[in-house]
Amino acid sequence: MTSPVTPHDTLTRKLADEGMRFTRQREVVYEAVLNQRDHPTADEVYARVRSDVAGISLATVYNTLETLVQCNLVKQVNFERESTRYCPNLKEHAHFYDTQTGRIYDVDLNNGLVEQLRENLPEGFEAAQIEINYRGRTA
Amino acid sequence: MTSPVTPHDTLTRKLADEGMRFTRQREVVYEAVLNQRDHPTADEVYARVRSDVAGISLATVYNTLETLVQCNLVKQVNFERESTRYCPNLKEHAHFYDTQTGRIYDVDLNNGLVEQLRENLPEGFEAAQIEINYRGRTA
DNA sequence: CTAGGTGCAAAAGGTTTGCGGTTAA
DNA sequence: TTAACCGCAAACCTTTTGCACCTAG
Repeated sequence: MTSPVTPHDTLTRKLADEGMRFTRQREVVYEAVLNQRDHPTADEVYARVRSDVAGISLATVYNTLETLVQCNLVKQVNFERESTRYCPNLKEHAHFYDTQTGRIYDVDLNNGLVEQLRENLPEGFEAAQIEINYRGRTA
Repeated sequence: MTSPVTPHDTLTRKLADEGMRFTRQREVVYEAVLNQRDHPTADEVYARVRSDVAGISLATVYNTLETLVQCNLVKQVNFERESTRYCPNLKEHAHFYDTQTGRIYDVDLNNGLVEQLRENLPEGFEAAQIEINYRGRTA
């Protein structure tokens, strides 16, 4: 039987791919985003990991999150000019911002929707990424 | 024959609707966004209007742009955490960010696309706005 | 051993605000 | 006349950076 691929393994491998080292800080920050998939800000991640790594600094959290983005382990999510949030969902998906609570939800995209959006572009425009952000309220 | 509705008229009326005054600063800032529809930042607007209103301040430009947003004369456009840009196109449309030049283009939306995006939402999610941002390059 | 990573504090950018003087209505 | 507005400078908030020390490989 094959053993499951742990976040630890994934992290180590992706870091190595980029010629970067495995550190405790990176492990803990990655898990903070991965375990609670609630799109935390850097500040929120900082609050979560302070108990795990005594003395970790906010700057390190910012730098580490940036590292995880480079390694394609998390993605940045921005709404207006609010603090950047971090999302470990790597599938193509949209975000829904609940204007009542400030919470952000992942929204799967129906078949063909992304293709239709791409076809919507005029001649000569080639989109590498398409970002879809809903804002509204939940029942 | 009816005379055309000038930006001046529109501005005066929309300001009055909100109980706000017409001022030279507001007129000039509005025209700076309206005439060159290139999604300027506050800084860029500031650069444009300094020759029109001697002594206008950057803070006033920021405050004025915020006023125009409240009056529904322009909309804010954000890409990542770059400076907020201002768009006088009030029709529902998407934005294309050219990663080569940093320029932003308005993109009209095909019939039914917005409806499909709205239908894509799960039960209980009610979107007030849907934002579509393309990033890529132009031929 | 040593290139890369971390913590700290300071700096950088973008935007907002408090206040005294000015102005549209 | 007077509430709203403006210019200025200082404050604010998020994020980045320089540097001395530390550590994974």
